[in-house]
Amino acid sequence: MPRGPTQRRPRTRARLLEAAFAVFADRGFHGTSIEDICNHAGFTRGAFYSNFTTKDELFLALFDAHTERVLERLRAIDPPESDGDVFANVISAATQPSDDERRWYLITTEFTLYAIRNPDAARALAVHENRLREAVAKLLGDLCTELGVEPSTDLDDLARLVIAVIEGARAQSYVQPDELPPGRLERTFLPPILHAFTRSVR
Amino acid sequence: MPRGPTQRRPRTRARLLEAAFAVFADRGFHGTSIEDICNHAGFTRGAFYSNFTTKDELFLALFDAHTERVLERLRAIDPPESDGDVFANVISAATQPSDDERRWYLITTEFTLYAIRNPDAARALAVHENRLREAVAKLLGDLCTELGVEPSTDLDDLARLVIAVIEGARAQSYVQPDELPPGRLERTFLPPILHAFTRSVR
DNA sequence: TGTATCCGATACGTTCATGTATCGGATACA
DNA sequence: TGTATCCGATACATGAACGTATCGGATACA
Repeated sequence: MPRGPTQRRPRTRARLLEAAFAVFADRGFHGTSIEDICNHAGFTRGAFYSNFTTKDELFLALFDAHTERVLERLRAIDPPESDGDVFANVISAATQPSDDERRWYLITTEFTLYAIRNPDAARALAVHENRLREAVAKLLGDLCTELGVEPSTDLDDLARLVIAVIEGARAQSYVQPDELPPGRLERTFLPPILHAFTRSVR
Repeated sequence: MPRGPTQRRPRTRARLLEAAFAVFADRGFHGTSIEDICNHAGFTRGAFYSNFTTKDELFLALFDAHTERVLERLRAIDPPESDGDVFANVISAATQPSDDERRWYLITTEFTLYAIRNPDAARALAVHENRLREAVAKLLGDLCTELGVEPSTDLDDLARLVIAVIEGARAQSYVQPDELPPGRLERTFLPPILHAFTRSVR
């Protein structure tokens, strides 16, 4: 009579994922061995092979969990009815630097490289990216409505631009944090850019 | 009586660098073994250890050579006195997609990740990035002069923005080449952005 | 052409990561 | 509480990559 998974199983799985997050961020995907992950989680490799078949699979699972959380957070942002520049406020909130962000930047960028080289991974990543971009586009649309303006360009493209600026700026900030504090470029340029690509509804 | 390096030495060094470029682009830095590089170059590992002490050193040398070439190419661009949108023309020329660009994107992005984790590499990368940005800023300045306008914001920051957009757009293009052909986002947005951040000299 | 030097090839030994097979304590359920 | 199942720990075998020490053909120069 089969008995199914026990309660500790999902917990060790979660601990392995947490550990993988930390170690991948520290040493990179190829730079970390399965044993590194297990050590950091307080397990031996037996635990890993009991829960995953390959390091790639774990990486995928980790990335999946992350994008879900990012999406939730993004969709939770309400267009504020506050005073001041609504674009600037949201951009400012979305680019608050944090150590967690930094680590995720390292991991997702590595995943991007991995995907560019691997068609299967590219398809998976594309799905996530599209959902993310859709959420950004929706948010931008809502902000426009709030401001009483309309985008003068394709909203999807505008979302692509915003994402490109944020990612590109991060790369520069993380290499030269002193010369370009994380978030500065985005906060300087994104609000005026967004204003430049919208016009008031007549 | 010491006799100094022979003529073949620089050639094998060059062949090793070429091979490293190809193989790094294919499998990534950590993903390629020293032997992979040597095989691809038609040598054994003996040749490698005779010319470099570590894979990192070779990586550095490769990256150095690349940025020198990029700088040359960038500085060779003259502000054209042609008709039409000067910004658009230069952006269009600078974002011509090529397989070589793609490979370099993979390698420099990986180097960026490496640098974010490694202070020494970060300093080295910062030097290259600064020189590159300086060249971009100078080019932008020249284009402004040609157009009879002046930047309404710090030229260095504007160069950072341009670089961020280009890099960020590439990431998206290489993951989804069908949905976002390489160069499209840059050509759509960079010219109007540059116009938005300049004003005619009165 | 002779010969000292250079430099890539070869042949080790070592370390590290991997995957599997098996063990034994923990866990769920009667 | 007894016991069948689960699951992480342990032990082992294998292969890959590394670094070094040494060899011998190529190369430069008299």
